Amino acid sequence: MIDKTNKLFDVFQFFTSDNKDYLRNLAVDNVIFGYHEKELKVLLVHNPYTNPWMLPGGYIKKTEDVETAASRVAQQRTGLQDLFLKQFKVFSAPGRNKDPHFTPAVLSEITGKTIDKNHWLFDQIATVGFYTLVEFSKVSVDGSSQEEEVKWFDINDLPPLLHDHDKIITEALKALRHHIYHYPIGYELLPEKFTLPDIRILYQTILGKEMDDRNFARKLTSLGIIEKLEEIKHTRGHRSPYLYVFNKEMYNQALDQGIFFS
Amino acid sequence: MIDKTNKLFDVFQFFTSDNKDYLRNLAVDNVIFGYHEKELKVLLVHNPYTNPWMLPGGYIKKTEDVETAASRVAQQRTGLQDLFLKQFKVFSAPGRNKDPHFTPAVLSEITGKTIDKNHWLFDQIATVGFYTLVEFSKVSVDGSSQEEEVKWFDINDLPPLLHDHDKIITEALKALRHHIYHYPIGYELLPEKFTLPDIRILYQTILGKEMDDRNFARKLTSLGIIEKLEEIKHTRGHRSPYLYVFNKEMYNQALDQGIFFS
DNA sequence: GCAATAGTGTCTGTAAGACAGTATATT
DNA sequence: AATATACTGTCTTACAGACACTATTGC
Repeated sequence: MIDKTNKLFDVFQFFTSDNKDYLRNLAVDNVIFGYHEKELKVLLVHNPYTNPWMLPGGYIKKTEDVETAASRVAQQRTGLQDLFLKQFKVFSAPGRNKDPHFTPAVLSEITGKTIDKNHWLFDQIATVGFYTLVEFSKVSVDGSSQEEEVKWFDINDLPPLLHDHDKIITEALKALRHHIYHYPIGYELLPEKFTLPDIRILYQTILGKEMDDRNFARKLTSLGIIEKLEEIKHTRGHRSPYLYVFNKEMYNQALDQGIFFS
Repeated sequence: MIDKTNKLFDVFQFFTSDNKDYLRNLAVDNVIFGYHEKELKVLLVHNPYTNPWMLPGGYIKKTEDVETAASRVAQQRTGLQDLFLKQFKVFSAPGRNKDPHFTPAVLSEITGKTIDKNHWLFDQIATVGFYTLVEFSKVSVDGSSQEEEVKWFDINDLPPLLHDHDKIITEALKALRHHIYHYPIGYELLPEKFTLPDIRILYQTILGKEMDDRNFARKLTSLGIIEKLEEIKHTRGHRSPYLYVFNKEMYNQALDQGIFFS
């Protein structure tokens, strides 16, 4: 017997509404990549009363476009504002949002209401996939004040995921890697001042391969998108590296025109 | 007074159905590019009883994904089969499918039925944009047997278009140009045997700029994606060009790995 | 001195970009 | 001969890719 006084019931208050202000068969899901300690992370959310982890996502109001919905959802769930969210693919395989553990019968029992088997919640839903890159330290992962837990996972060590969210993450990573080969990255992921090893390891982490440090530095400096400072970041036990900053003008120009990274 | 015996009425038989087998707030639109006489064309359709030309598009069944829907729509409207349709963007601006000439009142008058102002037809609809490239000669543009007229338009000489279809075409062209810089094209657009000027002018037409004939030939042959035949295509008034074919293996490899065209 | 990491210079091969002259066909 | 288009070769320069040694810091 399910306890109707728990918070799950509140969640389903929304589910059992008619949802008429939202697009019916379309949603958004955000793959939020963060970089930390030489590892590429993905931000996932977890409703403490249901099982699989999932991407931060949600429905789209009829008065907003999908980009706005993706931003809104990201902010609601993670507190992140003004993200550069990039649309990369629509996921629409028939039955992609079917879940054998979540049926009209189960919902009826939980809510005590009669649930139509054609209820919108069990209808086919396509989702627009977005990805973004964030500086890890900007995100305060503190889900305790909300009904949902929010947590970073290593890209290579993901938990079981809801529906086809594993596939969405795989495709997002593919799109991100395509992006990195043709446009500069790092501005959203690194602190204002960073070292050459910092940015090189970031590239290596995302691309999943080693890069020659000399050729890498030459490439970025000759494009003019990073500039060396006279400052040094003090480390211990070995030589301390110089600090660099992005030249935003050249960086934006490279974003516009595209570059070629091999 | 509107004549209810005309074919427009048949079209609206569909519109006034409940449409329950289709996703409610999502559709697909195809930008079908064709190449002919050094001009880049776009295939548009026209319902003879309503005014603006529009992209071939349609609704998505709940039992199919968006790619299948786009293929189905392309085949229904144009007879084209097995197209490589590439998803490039979702268009979802609020009100994008509003049309001041097409309202519940107008529809009521035409059909003689009472039309709810919340009818799905007037609801917000997002659309997934696809583009494709086809060999012009493969398409028989013969709309006389159908209720809709189908016609090629020069990319630089488009008629007024329905909703935001002009924007969809602009974005499709942008996506196509991005594609051509990173992957080979031509296989779907040129006849089996073609000349060097043929393929160079195709590139020039899509990119909208001149390219050096010597460097262009060197690039494609050194990549191994085209091969010279001993045959000659006989022309008049000047030297006749050699014929070339694609090396499909190298072509596919270039599609997989990506190339760089400057 | 040793360990650990940062930083820099050079060579070589390849490919891009610029460019001009010869070949073929028609009138 | 004149015209129109096709075809090809060379030079220069820039960049990618490979590679090895020196510098700094702490122990």
